[in-house]
Order: sequence, then C-alpha cells, then structure tokens
Amino acid sequence: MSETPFRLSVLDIIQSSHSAVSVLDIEKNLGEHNRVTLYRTIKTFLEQGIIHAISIAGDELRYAMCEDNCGKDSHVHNHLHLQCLTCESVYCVDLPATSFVNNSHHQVDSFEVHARGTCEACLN
Amino acid sequence: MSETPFRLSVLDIIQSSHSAVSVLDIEKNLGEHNRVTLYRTIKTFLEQGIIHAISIAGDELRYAMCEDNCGKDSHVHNHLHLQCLTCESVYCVDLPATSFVNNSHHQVDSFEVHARGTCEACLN
DNA sequence: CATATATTTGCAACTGTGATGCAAATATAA
DNA sequence: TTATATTTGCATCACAGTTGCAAATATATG
Ligand SMILES: [Mn+2]
Ligand SMILES: [Mn+2]
Ligand SMILES: [Zn+2]
Ligand SMILES: [Zn+2]
Repeated sequence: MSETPFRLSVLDIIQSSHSAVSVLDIEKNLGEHNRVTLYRTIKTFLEQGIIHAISIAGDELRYAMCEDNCGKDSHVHNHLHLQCLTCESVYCVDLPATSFVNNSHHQVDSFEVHARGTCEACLN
Repeated sequence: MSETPFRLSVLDIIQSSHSAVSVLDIEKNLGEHNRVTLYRTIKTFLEQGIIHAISIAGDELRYAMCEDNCGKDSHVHNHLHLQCLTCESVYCVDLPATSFVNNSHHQVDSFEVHARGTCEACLN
C-alpha cells in the first residue's frame, strides 16, 4: 500500500476529527477530488485495519481510526459507539469493564450491542 | 394503519423467522409482489414500533420483531445482536444484567455497543 | 540514474437500494 | 351505500457504491 498524497490527506481528515466521520464529512474537507478514489481509499483503509466503520441504522456509515493493535488481520475494538442525541455526533469511547456503558463523562440513555461469535445452533 | 393482506404476509415472514431477516429474505418468501410496497411496509412497521432494524457494517440491513412494549413512540431494546461467525445469522438475545455479553447458549468473540445518549460536550 | 514492474488514479458506465408523484384500487367510517 | 382516508402499482428518479480499463504515478532493480 503506497502512501500517496491523496491517501495522506484522507487519513489526516479522519485522524483530526474528534468524532466519527461520514464520506460527506471527508468530502467537505477535501479539495477537488474523485469520488471513486475516495471510496477505494476508504476500502483500503478498512482492509488494512487503519480505520473501522460504524454502522447505525437509519444513519450514514461513519469511520473512525482503529486502535494501534489493529492491522490487516486483527480488528477488534470492543468499545462504545456513543451517538449523542443532541449533536448527533458519534464517538468511540473506551469501555473499562467496571463501568459498563456509563461513565462520568457521558450519559447513556439506550444502547444495543453488536456481537460476533457463534450461535447456539452452530455450537452444536 | 390498515391490516392489509400484503402487510400481514410480510409480518408473518418476519415473525416466523428465528433470526433477523433482510429485504431479500422477505422477498424470497413473498410471492409476486411490488418492491416499492415492501419498502413502504417496512418503513411503516419501523415507525409503528412493530419491527426494529439491525445495522451491521458491511452487511445488509436486517429486521426483527420488536418487544411487546415497543410502540409508535417508545422503541427501546437494549439487547444483544449476535451475528454468528459460522452461519452469518443475526439473532436478538436478551441481556440479563448479570451475564453481560456471554451466556450459556452462545459464545461471543467480539462485540461493540451502539449507544444513544448525551456526549461530554453536550452535557456542559 | 534509468528502466521495468506494480500500484493507484480518473473516467465512463453500471448496479442496487430506496424514495417520490400520481392515479387506481382498496379499506374504513358515516 | 356512499364518502373519505389509506394503500398499492407504476413510472421515474436520486444516490451510494462498484467495475473495467487505460493513463499516471510510485516502487523496485540493475
Ligand atoms: Mn469505534
Ligand atoms: Mn434486536
Ligand atoms: Zn453531543
Ligand atoms: Zn450460527
């Protein structure tokens, strides 16, 4: 994977946002560009474990930086994706096992958990 | 909202599936039908709190029945959406506070939490 | 450095999902 | 039964994202 100027500017936009960004958010911060290249860049970043996608029903896909330990193969986050009911922003929040979804910083009203694993049927 | 034959058959398909269904899953079980009507039916069911959408990044949207306490206004689930790594099915699983993501039935390898609430910035 | 090879980019065209306006059909209310 | 409200089908559109291919750019090798 080459570190081209285009890729570096996309990466910079994602990195410098404090909340998860949509394709449109990225485009607003890019100069003139080719949309196809952007989609391909995002796909590459996802495959390389550089960014992860955050999918919230009825809302655009958003992207955020991965943890340092993410790579081409391992891609585990296990953290909270908090969408603010006021500003609609989506943040990644670390999940210390002790405080499950709430901590002193934010306030959680409702949540759902997306898990990957093996279902009852497939365990047998 | 009228209980038309078309709506009843869509509802029956969703209800009788033990895992969450995609639009394509529904279509495969419907006879000849109009695609627009199906999309409008799904939208109506979502608005009425009859079904809820499950959005998993890189995967089609799926739908599953809501809890009895869901309605036009309240739409809270707070349960686990488990996607099986083997069969790819997505199940809704109740979350007794004690066992957080694991229980004796399924095995969770990784998860993420989608939460709605108020972020640090907006709380101040 | 020069050249060969691999990767990325831009363009054009396409696909699939879902939305919209409107008229006909159907359901509910009076 | 008739009037009113809701739903459906059809045609058309909007938009996100994909694909094939050729030109441009980056990396590797001598
Ligand atoms: Mn995250
Ligand atoms: Mn569910
Ligand atoms: Zn906020
Ligand atoms: Zn399974």
